Amino acid sequence: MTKDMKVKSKIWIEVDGEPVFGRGRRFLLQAIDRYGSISQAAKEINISYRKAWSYIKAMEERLGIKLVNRHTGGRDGGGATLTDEARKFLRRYEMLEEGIREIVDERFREIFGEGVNG
Amino acid sequence: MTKDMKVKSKIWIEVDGEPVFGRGRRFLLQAIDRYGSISQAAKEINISYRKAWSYIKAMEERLGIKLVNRHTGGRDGGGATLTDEARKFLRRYEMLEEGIREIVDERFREIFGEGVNG
DNA sequence: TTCTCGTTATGACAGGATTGCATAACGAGA
DNA sequence: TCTCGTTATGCAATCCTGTCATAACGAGAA
Repeated sequence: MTKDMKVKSKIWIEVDGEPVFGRGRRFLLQAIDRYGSISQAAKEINISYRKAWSYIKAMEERLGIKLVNRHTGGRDGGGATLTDEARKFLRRYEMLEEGIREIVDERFREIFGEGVNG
Repeated sequence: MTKDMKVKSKIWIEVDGEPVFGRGRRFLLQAIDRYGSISQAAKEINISYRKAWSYIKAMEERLGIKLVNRHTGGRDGGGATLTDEARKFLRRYEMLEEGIREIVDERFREIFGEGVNG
């Protein structure tokens, strides 16, 4: 019998054994860049503001670099933008991720292509 | 400043969107093969018997194949051995995993080799 | 000056998932 | 019949994760 098997892959970056950056955080930073707001970005990628905030805090602490410039108050309530360091980091991470999934998928098809019992 | 960053990668197999097999379960099956006992295997890889048992149950249910032959009782209390299907599956998974990590590590070194700010 | 508004910033709590403890069942050999 | 180490499983406790509520903020409008 052949089940509907799929291979999944994931890469992330750790500092001192603690996860610091992965696909989710990448989406978050990208969304902040687009919207200029943590709150809007969180809504966009379907996580709570609380969680987005925790992510950013942890990333900045562990990487030791400032990723997001925030300001509160003002007519529009405030906002947030990416620092240059964040953009640079993001670009590199995108390069790292690129292609990995394709490699994994291809390998999986080669080996498990015919199902569990093939 | 250069932090001690590491890239981590993980691959696993899903059936119907539920995780079925990954590195931990691979270690478990390999240990069962070595020791002829779920209990010993669990001890070896530092998980509780309870957890090992849950893993096996879930794997068998989701993959739809029997992975472990168990027998209870007897002078030595019982034991467990891998089925041929389990060995075959294991071999394939090892092939799948092999090399992936190297590819990821190499890519990481190329891109982040000089540290966060490099 | 005072008020408004949407955002950032956190603490507190709830619900779910995970882990681990306790205990039963088992059966070959002494 | 008794022992022993293993498989098997319910259940309680613990740990995470996500959610809710609420404060602080400050530029511009009134």
